[in-house]
Amino acid sequence: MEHAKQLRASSCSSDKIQELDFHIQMILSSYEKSLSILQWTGIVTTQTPLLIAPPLPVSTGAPESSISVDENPKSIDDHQDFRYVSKKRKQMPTWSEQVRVSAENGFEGPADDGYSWRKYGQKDILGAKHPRSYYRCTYRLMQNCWATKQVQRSDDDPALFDITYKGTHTCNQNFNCATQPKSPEKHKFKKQANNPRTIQSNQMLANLQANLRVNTNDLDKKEATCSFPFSPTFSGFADENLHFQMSQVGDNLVGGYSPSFVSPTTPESSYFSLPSCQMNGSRRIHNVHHSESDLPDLFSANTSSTSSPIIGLEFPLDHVELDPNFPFDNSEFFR
DNA sequence: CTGATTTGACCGGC
DNA sequence: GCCGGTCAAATCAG
Repeated sequence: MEHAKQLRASSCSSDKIQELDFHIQMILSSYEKSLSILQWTGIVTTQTPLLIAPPLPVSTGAPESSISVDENPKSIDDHQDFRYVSKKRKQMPTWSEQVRVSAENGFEGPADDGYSWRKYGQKDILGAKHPRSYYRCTYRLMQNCWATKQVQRSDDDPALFDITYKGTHTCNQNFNCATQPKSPEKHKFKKQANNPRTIQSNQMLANLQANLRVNTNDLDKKEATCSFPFSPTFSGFADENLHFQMSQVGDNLVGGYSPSFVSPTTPESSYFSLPSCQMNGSRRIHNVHHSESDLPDLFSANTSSTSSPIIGLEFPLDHVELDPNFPFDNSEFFR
């Protein structure tokens, strides 16, 4: 709408052609994203996934359960039937991490992973010394984000926490951040603003904004190139208070999968996912599994917008404010 | 007063 | 019937 308004306000002088073209492209891109969201909320496509990788957090507002491919897809109304949602949640992508916390820091639990969680239950687990805590996204109701996690202290090592994530965040953690109080969990551990990973992610975005330029100097000689500031190694992601280990899951490196990898405050930034990146200093992630039917639809949906002209780099990116919601949803962009 | 946590009850899968 | 996961009323905290 914003771009449409600007388009309407723009004059049609020849020097405005580029600006008009830019707004038109943005509008078209918005249409495509809207169509993608509609697909995710009930209409299933059967396109082949481009990547074997975790689902990318997106701000669709659609519950995770609707993303998964179902043999008999239900209508959107099914979200109102919680029991059915609960069933389908079994199909949510699930992965777990082991987080070690240094006792000298006085932390009573695993560090902030950048997301806002709300505890909704605790349960004594048979055979486990410590109870398991259940968390769901703070923005479940506001943004219909169905990500959950379970935290359980290890029996053998009290400083070790097993964290199981179910579902990916569809929320924008920046949403209403000015008025949204932080959860006590954050108060216990570390303010999100001071989270090194958050800072680094923001720096990465800043770097990207600073360095992501289209080299058009010798456009006639070669294809436009795009300088990319990311180092393939994200050792800086490890919180100094935490000792993370990285493992490989199956045949696929899972860098870019963990929510600790993506910008905590900007889930969309995972759109910059690097299919082959490595994380030397991140958490141990294991048991990555999700319903096999989840990914095809997800990626087909996500890549359905790859034809968006917005990535055509036909306009100067310098003029684009690269905020976390910038629709950089092109997995092929960084190939 | 508002939002988060606690905790017993409830539900569904096995 | 057991057990894990979730709900929701009561309680806590800022």
